[in-house]
Amino acid sequence: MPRYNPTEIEPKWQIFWDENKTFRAPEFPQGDKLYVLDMFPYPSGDGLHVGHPEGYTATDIVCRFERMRGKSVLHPMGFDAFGLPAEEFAIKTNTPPRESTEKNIATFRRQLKMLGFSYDWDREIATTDVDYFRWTQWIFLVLFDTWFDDAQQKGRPIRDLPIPVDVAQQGNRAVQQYQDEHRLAYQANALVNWCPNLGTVLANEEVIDGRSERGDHPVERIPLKQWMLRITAYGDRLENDLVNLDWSESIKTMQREWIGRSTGAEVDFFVGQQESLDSWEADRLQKGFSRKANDTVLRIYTTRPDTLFGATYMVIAPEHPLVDQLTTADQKHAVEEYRQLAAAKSDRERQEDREKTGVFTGSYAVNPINRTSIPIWISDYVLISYGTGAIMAVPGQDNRDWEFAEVFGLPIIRTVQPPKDFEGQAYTGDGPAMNSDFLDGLGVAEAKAKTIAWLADRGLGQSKVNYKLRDWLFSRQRFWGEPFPILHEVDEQGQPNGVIRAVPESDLPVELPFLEDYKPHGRPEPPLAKADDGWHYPMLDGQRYRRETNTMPQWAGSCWYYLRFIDPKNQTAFVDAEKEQSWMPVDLYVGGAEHAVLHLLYARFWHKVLFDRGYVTTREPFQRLVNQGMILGEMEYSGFKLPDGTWISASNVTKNVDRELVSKDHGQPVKSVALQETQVTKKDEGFVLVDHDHIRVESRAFKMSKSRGNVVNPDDIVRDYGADSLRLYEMFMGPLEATKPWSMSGVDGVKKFLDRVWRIIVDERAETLCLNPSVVDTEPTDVQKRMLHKTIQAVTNDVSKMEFNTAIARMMEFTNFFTKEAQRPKSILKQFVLLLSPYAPHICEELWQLLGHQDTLAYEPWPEFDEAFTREDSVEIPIQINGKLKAKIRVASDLSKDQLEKAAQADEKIGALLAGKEIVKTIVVPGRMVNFVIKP
RNA sequence: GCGAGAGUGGCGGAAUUGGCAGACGCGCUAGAUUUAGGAUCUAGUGGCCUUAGGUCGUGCAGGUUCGAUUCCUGUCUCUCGCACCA
Repeated sequence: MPRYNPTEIEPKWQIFWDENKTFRAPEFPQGDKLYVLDMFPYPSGDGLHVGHPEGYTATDIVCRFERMRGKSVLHPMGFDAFGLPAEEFAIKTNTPPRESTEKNIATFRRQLKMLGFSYDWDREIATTDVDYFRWTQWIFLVLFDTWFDDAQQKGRPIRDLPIPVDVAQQGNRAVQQYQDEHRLAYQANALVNWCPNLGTVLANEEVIDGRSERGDHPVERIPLKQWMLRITAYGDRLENDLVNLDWSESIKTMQREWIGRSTGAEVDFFVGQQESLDSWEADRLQKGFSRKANDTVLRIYTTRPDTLFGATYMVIAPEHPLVDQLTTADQKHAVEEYRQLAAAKSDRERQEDREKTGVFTGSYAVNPINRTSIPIWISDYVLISYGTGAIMAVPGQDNRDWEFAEVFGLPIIRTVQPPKDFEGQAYTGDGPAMNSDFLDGLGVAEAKAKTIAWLADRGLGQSKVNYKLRDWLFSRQRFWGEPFPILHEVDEQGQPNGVIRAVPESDLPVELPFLEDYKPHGRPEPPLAKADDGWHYPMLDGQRYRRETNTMPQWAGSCWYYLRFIDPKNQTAFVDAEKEQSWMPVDLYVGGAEHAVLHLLYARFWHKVLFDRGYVTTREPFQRLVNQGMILGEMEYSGFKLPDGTWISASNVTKNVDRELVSKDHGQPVKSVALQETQVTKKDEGFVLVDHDHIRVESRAFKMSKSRGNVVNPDDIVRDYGADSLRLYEMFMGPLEATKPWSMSGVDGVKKFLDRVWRIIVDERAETLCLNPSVVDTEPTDVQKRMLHKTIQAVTNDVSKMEFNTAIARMMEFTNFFTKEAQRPKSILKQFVLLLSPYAPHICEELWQLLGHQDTLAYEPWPEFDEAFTREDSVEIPIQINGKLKAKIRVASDLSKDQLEKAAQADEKIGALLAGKEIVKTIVVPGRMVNFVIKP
């Protein structure tokens, strides 16, 4: 079998690596450590997607490369197996989730092994392993046991939480309640995103445009008591610590925007009885700004306290607690109607409907800065979940307020002087203050500071930081997740009395109960509530409890898996402290950009809590992050036809509101027709039909999807081309971070490259596997040596920069060169096999063996290049006249400036062109080029 | 609308302290070899002009420079993210 046959050699080496535990990582690093992590996959029922091996191959190349350079490499893999996708698949296939999950994991494991990744499989974990989620529950208890000390900006044990005297006086129960309110894991009755189709609530981050990110189902807002994690407490640190991370700016920006820190002020507007205004002001002057707003004030948040003189009305959200109190009898009907309308609107409808609507409450608030009385309105453009759910409206300096004011004819006062040529409506830029009494003339920044100081002096306001980031809704009403290690104390009747406690550490894990029926039923009671009483109502210390029946969201397990990989079998701790210290942080983390906010923010948050509590030693978990780009389906050409069968140009096709294709001019329905490459041709800037060259067609690649039928299955590629070809192709397609279309003929191309590599070493015509007769034990020629050293140099540089596509191109050049060489020195080929091995490990192990080695090449030293050998003795120099290329000369590469200029002038053609002309200037860059500037 | 990134042959892409545009691969053309080949090897392959040669050419329009894919200004298109966050 002298032909290159991946189906034979690939399994052979996979078994070899497995049996010899070639890629087992040491318990502790020896010498320099490198922790390289892939985002572990959700083992869905569809198996591996070609997108997975993209990032996985990239990290595998880095790992194999660094091992050969002597680093201790930790490169683990596992499965994120809890959560909706796994559970939905279980329901669809009517199997218990654990069973279907294990089956899916087996498929994924087989597929990953088939691709020859150098994982330490002894460290494999699944988030669904009881032995794993035991520690997920343990970390939850750490969160439960922690409060955030604002002064120290640090999470601390709950026992250290200072209890205010008035609370302490009310007894134990009150103290406990006070503590519960301050824990990082707490229960809250809040408006949540309830998705009836999925049968669970969702985090804000999981809702896109009012629909579930997974499955695209409608989401409603209903009030429910839910577990929340106080991620907002860490907002500043999550933002500030981004600075020192080697992440792309775009991901950092996305996180910053998601956190959405803004600075401004909280201001209280008096809404009590007019006659008590004086006494209220006197009280505030004496006692200062109150910790909580009572019902005599409307507390607002603004980022523009400088515009306070321009506040002409107030707006509160329809869900604001003071709505009833502020609504006068006259307005009651209208307000009630508006509230119901707003409540009935889904988030999606609210977002689509941007026309400002609202209702006057009938009452007025007093502007603290000038005692003006201004009307209070209700509108859904103010969100209850941000700030205080109430705003002061300053139409002169805010576009939204301007629009509202125009609709309802409310007054507009400019308090910032717009520039002379300003033609817009609200002016939001900088400028001198006007109509603002003691602020007049000040710039925005100064005016802000002065206003805040003025308010603070009188106890009417204070500076305040707000975040778009909301606390993390952490409970789900599904079966397939980690149970909460929480117990609710119950009374004689079995009803919870509001007292909660943690399951003792020694009683962990809390396992999932067996349930006959675990399917969601469209109501918010979790399925775990159907468990038998033995699970549901445990006794502890003589007290009867009801177990928490919510489960944790899918993100929980992935928040800390990188720590467990360091010490996956530890039975006494989530990770051994010493091991954690020697392997952390993750040096390189590669995964899809779809996790830019959710997973990466959540994991960072947990990590910081563990850091504060002394369980980990690094501030951040992932030092360097690289996002692989998406792989699209093959390029497709589409033409468009009207109902009567006539073609129309792609430029004349658009989508209507229902997302259907219609013609731009008459709105007729349009059908998209898939075209063959032979039916289209290039014309001007795009493609047209061959038969009708005035009809433009669309050419683009689409995201792979089952419905489009353009999904590429890695199993098929490995069967037809081999794993090495798949790996190589995915790296050769283009830059790792770019979005790029799949091309089957491209896979064919890299397969041919491997065929050539095989043939320069193996004798294809022999009966048995033996070296090609041209492979000889001779001293390489200078040219051959230069080829090798230049290749080593280029490949080494490229892999450090993770520019794998160009590294492969260089190795192709090497192969093309040696295909033509009649004598191929063995020493050179050995070095080349080592260079290629991180990319195509199976074929290289096979060739390495054939070249006379017994053991794996995985720990062979990485080839070194000698700068001296990479230099060419002669070089081709372009000669320009007035910047236009006129001739090329070949000269010694070390020619001096003067010599090069003389050589250029000596060239026959250049001499002729320069004859009789006046040379104004000559630019000579030794080793690069010569340019003569002459008078025309 | 706001923010980020990207526009280079028929296609994927290469080239940056500014210095030969199109490396490498696909596709295509021709030749060799083969019973045959969708195998292999060799050569060619940006457009236009009639060849030698010339000329244009990195989304578009300008600018800086001896020289611009690279720097600057404006503009268009696409992709991604955010989207009433006061």
